[in-house]
Amino acid sequence: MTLSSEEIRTELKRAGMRPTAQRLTICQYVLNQANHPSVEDIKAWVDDKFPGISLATVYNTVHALETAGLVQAIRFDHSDKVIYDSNTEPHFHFLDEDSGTLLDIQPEQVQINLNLPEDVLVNDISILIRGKRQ
Amino acid sequence: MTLSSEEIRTELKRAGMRPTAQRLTICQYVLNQANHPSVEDIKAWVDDKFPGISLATVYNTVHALETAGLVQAIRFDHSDKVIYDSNTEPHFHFLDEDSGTLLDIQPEQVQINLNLPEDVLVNDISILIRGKRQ
DNA sequence: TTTCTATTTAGAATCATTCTAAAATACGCC
DNA sequence: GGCGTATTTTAGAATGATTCTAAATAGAAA
Ligand SMILES: [Mn+2]
Ligand SMILES: [Mn+2]
Ligand SMILES: [Zn+2]
Ligand SMILES: [Zn+2]
Repeated sequence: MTLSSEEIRTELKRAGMRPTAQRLTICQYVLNQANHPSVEDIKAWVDDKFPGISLATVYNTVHALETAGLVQAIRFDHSDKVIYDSNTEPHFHFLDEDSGTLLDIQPEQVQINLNLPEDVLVNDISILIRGKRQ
Repeated sequence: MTLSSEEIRTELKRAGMRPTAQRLTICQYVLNQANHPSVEDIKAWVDDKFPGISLATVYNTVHALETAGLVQAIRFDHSDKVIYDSNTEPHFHFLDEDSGTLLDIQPEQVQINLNLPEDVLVNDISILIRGKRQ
C-alpha cells in the first residue's frame, strides 16, 4: 500500500500535523519504502534527500506519527533500538537470523489456542518467530 | 524449584564460577525468590543483604549466569530494561497490565499452528500476551 | 504585514549498559 | 599457614539510544 506524496500530505493534515518538507521525506521512507526501520535507518536514508536534517526532527516525527496512529513502535530482544512499523494492523513477525531481516507474518498464518485461567482478559499478543530460510 | 545455598554453590562451581559471597547472594534472589527481575531489582534486593555491593558486580554476575545457562536474558517492549529469567526452559509470558507483573505461561497452555513457507526453519518462538485479570 | 503557534535544530541531559584498570579475593600448591 | 596466580570486585569513565531544553525558523491566520 504505497501512498502518493499527495496522500501523505492528506494523512498528515488529517492528523493535525503540518506537512513540512522534513516530514514528507521521512514519511516517504517510513510509510512507503522502509521495512521496520530504526531511527538510525531513517536518518541515514533521509540524509541523502534532505542533507542536514536533524536527528531530533526524526525522533519528533516518528513520535508524532506514532501518536497519529500512522506507525507503531516495536522493540525486540535482538536489538536495542526501537523500530517503526507502518503496518498498524495486528500482525506478527519473523526474524531471519541470517540476514537480520524482519518480516511481517499475517494473523491468518498463525493459529493460536490459549488455555488460560478464566479471569484473564487478553488485550494483545505479540509474537516473534526466529529462524532461517534454507 | 528452590535451590539450597549448597545447591547454588554446586551449580556455580559446575559452571566454573567461584561461589563468592556476592554471587551467592545474587543467586539466592535471581534463582530462588525473584520473578523476572531487572538488574535494578537485583541490586536493590542484594543491597540489603550485602550493603555496598557494586552495580558492576551485579551486571558481571548476570552475564556469567547467562553464559552458564542458569538464566536467560529477555527484553520486552513495555520496559527498556533487560530482565533475567531463571526459567531456562522454553516458555511464554503474560504481562498483567494492571500490576506490571510478568508471569510464565507453560508451552502446554499455548497451541500454535504456523502456516509458513516451506523453506522456513523455525528456531525459536517468543510470545508475550498482554492483558488483565478480572 | 503582524502575530501566534508549530516545527526544527544543536547541544545538553538522561539512563541502561559496557568498559577500564586497579585493588581485593579465592584457590591450588608448597 | 604462607605464596603465586588467575579470578573477581569495584569505582568511575565511556557508550549509545533516546529525551529534553531553549533558541531560531517557518507556517498559518488575521
Ligand atoms: Mn534496521
Ligand atoms: Mn522489575
Ligand atoms: Zn510488522
Ligand atoms: Zn519466564
